[in-house]
Amino acid sequence: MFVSVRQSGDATILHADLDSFYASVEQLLDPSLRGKAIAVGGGGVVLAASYEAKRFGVAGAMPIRRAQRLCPHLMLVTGHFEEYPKLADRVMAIAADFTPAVERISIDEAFLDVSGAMHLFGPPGVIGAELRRRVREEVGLPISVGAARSKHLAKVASQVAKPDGLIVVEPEAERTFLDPLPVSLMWGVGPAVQKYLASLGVHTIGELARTPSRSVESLLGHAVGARLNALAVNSDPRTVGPLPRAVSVGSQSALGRTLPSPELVREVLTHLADRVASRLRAKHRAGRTVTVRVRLTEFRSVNRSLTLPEPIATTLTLREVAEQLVWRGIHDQSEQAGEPVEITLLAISVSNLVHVDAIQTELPLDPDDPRRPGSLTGSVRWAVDRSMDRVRSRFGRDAVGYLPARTFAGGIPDAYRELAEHD
DNA sequence: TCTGGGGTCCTAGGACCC
DNA sequence: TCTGGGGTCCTAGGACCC
Repeated sequence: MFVSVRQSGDATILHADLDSFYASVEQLLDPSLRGKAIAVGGGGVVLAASYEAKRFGVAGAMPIRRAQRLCPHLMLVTGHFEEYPKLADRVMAIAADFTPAVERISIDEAFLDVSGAMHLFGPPGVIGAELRRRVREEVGLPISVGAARSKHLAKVASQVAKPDGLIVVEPEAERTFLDPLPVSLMWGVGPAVQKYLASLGVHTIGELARTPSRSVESLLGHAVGARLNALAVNSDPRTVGPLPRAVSVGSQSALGRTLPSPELVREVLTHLADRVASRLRAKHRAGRTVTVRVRLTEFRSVNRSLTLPEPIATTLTLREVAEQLVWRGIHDQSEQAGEPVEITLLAISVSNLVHVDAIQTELPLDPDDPRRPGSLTGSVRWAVDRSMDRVRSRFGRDAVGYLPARTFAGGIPDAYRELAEHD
């Protein structure tokens, strides 16, 4: 009789990660940018920087002004955002040539389980090298690969391998590999956790492994503590498979600093609700929980959410619920501050998602009390939205829309963007 | 010279039910 | 009458990831 025992002793999990993806694509498309310090900008921040720019300290999510101070000869380029998914898809197709067990976790990175592919292609190190060679030759992009026994460790290895490298962590070498690395390389360790660990004198993964997990858990909570411990003792997940379906759909828009007027809030929310609701309908989904976020100055923010009795996916209903929630948040904050507050961003997100059939109509809601089913507006609105979706699929997104919706350029209303720039 | 847009997950308190 | 414990849902805030 055969007993199937999962081979967990080998470094058969690969993490493949395209290097500075957006920036590398720009250098691929425009050869004059190769070897230069470039950054792809968007909304005032750096979305991706080439390694030539990273050497000067330029990093993702950094305000462009600051990046330019660090690297005065930085070349700022506008992204070719239509090209990114196409090129990334070609890379993922190459990965799928090696194994069907590919778990794509973002546009530019994926896990591969190659345990079933070794009899065809050789050991993980050979597969990783061949994957890198093919991506470089067939697509023209640099990609780094890490291989190890677990997903987390493979991801750490690919980060260490960057730029344009390959690292295989054999099981017997795991501790030697991990111990000297900074804790910030671990998945889930951001600035806050890093700061807390530093206060305990913990800077490396080795030091973390020797720290009693109780003391870490008591301040960071069970989940973070357990996650850190899992890597320290090498017991984190090994299963590579498809990602679960999305649990929320949202959209946000930065506004610059502004005192919220009813007109502004309505216009922005109409635009956001339209984006969110049409994406929900395109996915044949609807959601019961509406969450709004109002960002204030100094990056503080307020969230307000409401769970409805039935899922919604119509633009106007979503906007009405969001509008009430946004004003609740703003009023709460103003009351607390004792004066009107300025806001810098509005966001809408819908969660608690369910699948809906294309023909199913939304439960009508009473606009005065969204928790209570009321008039016939719901089904009428659903029908209007479906027609709008059809018109847009034929004539384009701008062919038809709700008013009053603020016109956006690059995600930021022009007037407010100019205002922000003068600051 | 304050910072985009899309997400996931966790925690904690309160309400409510059994 | 008083009391305890467990589970689930909702809401708000926060950390983190790409």
